[in-house]
Amino acid sequence: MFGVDEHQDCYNTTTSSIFDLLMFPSQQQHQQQRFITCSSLPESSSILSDHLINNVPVTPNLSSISSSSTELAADDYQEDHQHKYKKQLKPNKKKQKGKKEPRFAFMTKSEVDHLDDGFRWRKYGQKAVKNSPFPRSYYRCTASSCGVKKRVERSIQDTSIVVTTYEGVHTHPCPLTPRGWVGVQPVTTTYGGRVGGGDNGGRSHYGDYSSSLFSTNNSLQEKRFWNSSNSSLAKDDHGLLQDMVSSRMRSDLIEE
DNA sequence: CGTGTTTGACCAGCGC
DNA sequence: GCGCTGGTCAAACACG
Repeated sequence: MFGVDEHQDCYNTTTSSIFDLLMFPSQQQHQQQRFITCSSLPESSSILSDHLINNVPVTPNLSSISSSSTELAADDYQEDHQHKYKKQLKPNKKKQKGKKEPRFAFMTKSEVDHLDDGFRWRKYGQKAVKNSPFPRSYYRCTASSCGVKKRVERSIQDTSIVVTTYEGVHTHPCPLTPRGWVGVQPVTTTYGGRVGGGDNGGRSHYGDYSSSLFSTNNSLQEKRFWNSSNSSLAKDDHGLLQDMVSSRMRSDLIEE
């Protein structure tokens, strides 16, 4: 259990949807659909968790991994989000239980916590994770109309693995990668120790990182995994994903 | 000055 | 009901 096993929606290893969804929303309506489908699984199936951990090696180029996304649940989400984000202190800070945003997680072998995905993220919180020496950071997309969130935490089993969980979908094009970012940026991450205490229960916050637009990977060798109880992603699938990603990127370059 | 981070506090859900 | 925990807020702060 890498700490992300609770609420992620299901994804098929073969869908390749993650990258598609993240990278080419406008061109991937059908993929969006799939996404929606995933996210709209019956609430009753509370265990929607087949986590998405792809075994795709991440080259720096892949930093565009999550460019813009769909408009899908955005309506719902935005409404909900904007509601509480702006000054709704007392009443119901939390999201309605019934409303689940499309969510997926992936694990990345990386030294940096905050993997670049082409979007601008604003950190809005950080928490110590139970049974883990590493904090979990919370980010929101800085686009005003976009309520996408993501959580970043390190696996306690393999501290070289960063677990990133996206929640929601971007309702705007990627600000930095109109058609897919293929550049590389150096990392600015600093990994600090514990710097602060939290509130009750020993939950504490850490100052650990710098999130910025392109704080991606020094680690040339990031790896994405499928995490889930059956963490075995067929090799074919791995290859498929890799191919898919690389071909995507190629076509993207061409488009540029 | 605008943008993003830090961090203590608050709130709600959940399990016992 | 209570305590624990995850998620979020927002003021203060840092930085370019």
